[in-house]
Amino acid sequence: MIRHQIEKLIAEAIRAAQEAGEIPAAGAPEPLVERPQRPEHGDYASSLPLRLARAAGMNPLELARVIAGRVPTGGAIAAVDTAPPGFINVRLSPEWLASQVDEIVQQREAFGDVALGEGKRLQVEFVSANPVGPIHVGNGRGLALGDTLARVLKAAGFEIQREYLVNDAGTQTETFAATLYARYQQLFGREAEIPEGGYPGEYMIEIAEQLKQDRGDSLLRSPGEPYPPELHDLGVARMVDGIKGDLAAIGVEYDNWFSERSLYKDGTYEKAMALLRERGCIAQREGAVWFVSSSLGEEKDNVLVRSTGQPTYFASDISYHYDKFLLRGFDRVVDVWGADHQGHVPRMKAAIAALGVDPDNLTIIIYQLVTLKRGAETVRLSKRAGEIITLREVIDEVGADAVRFNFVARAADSHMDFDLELAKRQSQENPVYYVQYAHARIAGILAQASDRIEDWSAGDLSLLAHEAELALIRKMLRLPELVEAIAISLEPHQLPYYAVELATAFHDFYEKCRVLSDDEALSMARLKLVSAAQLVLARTLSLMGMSAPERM
RNA sequence: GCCCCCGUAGCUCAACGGACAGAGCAUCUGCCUUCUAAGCAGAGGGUUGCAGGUUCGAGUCCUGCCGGGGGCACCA
Repeated sequence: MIRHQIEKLIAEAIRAAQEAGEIPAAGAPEPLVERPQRPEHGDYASSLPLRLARAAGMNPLELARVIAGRVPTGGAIAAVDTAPPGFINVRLSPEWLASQVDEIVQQREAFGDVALGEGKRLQVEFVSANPVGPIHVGNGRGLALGDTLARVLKAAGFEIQREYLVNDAGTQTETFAATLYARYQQLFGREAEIPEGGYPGEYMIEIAEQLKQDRGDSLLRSPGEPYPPELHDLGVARMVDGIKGDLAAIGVEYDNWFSERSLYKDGTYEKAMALLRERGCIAQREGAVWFVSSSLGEEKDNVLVRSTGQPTYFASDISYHYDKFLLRGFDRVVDVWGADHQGHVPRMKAAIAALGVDPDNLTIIIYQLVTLKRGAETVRLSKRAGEIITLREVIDEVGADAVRFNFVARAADSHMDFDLELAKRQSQENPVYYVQYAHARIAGILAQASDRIEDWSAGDLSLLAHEAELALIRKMLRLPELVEAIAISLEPHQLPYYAVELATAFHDFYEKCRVLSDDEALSMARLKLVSAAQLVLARTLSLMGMSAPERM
């Protein structure tokens, strides 16, 4: 990656200048180079002299000149300049830029990949909504974040597993089952009330009807008796199928569906608790079992097992992470949680550490909750209250690509408003179409070209010298840098912004440079360029899980 | 009360401690006999919530205040 090469050259220039005694020895802070906002500042810039000036006891501009003078030009680098108050500006050579089109065309779908993960096994767990209702709009954010992260991390060289934790062991699915049983009984003409805190949604009736179809009245018990355990399991299985369908509608596929209950069945829970006990992190008090996180710097202790003998969600989650790290041996785990779980983060980290796992190997991404609006009115989301706005409904209205684009475009810690009316109204004016249109336009050009020119692989790239052509190439070359940056920061919202910039660069080129013309040599060079642009657009879209249409 | 997050253009949001704070939507003005006008060119629109501080340099870091969201259970 050219960026790394430039960083290396600057680091070497500093070292050489220090050895020559031109500047005093001092450590160089990272990062070495950045992308300047203004094109006149070159392709890469370094503000290192400004930060080094004090320690070196030198004028920053003078320092910049000394360092810049030791960076060799030629090849990829056309010029290394300095600018007040102490910047070093590096400019890439147009010839080199043009030649990179071949690199992209050769790498094809692999362009954008970077070797960062080194095949380390990394799990991304996201959504994991309780299987008591369909996926709603609010979950869309975690979904877009998690899936996009998984895609980017894979491109960055990690071995990725997407996991969904099915909470099938808690009180929520019991209430769910009780509700389902009530609906089921109603289908046989029995008087049955939905329990307190149950789920009044229509979908429960549908599941009950399916059960009746498949099982007839075999799940019915004498009046007053509780529902059979089988009904719980069948209901949850149905719900999980429904959730899988919701997720498929937006193009998300998990590698693993992990049953919370399996932790209790196969002894994982016991093993995790035994390990905590061994480490002296457990106390018995007031009839309950506590995790003594206060001794680990936490504000207070937390209950693991209630006085009723029921383990808490916290205990369950500890054994779940015990399973991830110690049993399945993931090198890193990324959990994507909504802000309503934010308070759970420090104690989870403490618990991980108590299990002997480096807490840095667990990254918990907290995304702020989505405020759903219908115009000026705020819509309250609740599975228990009447109104649920399902993700499916929004996808049907706005389209899966636009939904994904909108959710992933917001930084996780920004509080976002999702206006249903606006989303529908803007679905035709959505930036996602702007990006896809660029891809479709290229497909149109390539289709026409194939009538006239059979093979443009011999196109002479040195003919690409127009500003718009070079600007497009510059944008394309940023993709690997972006993949690397996102794999480190875990902030995928950069991707949609990049996609728009890339499309802008193409549309601008399209206005200024005609691809198919009488000049056959130039046509061939430009066909190569747009083929490359199409590859990069498609890759960018695919990193966000969006389609790249050939025609619009 | 304590903890976490946010406050940037009319709206929705970007901005790796760096150079003149940027996009989309909305508003206004132009551009289709030539590869897709779902496009392009241009205009207006900002005291980055307020007040201090650190720094060569602050939307970004620190302190206080104001406003909003979330959390502080033997819920998940």
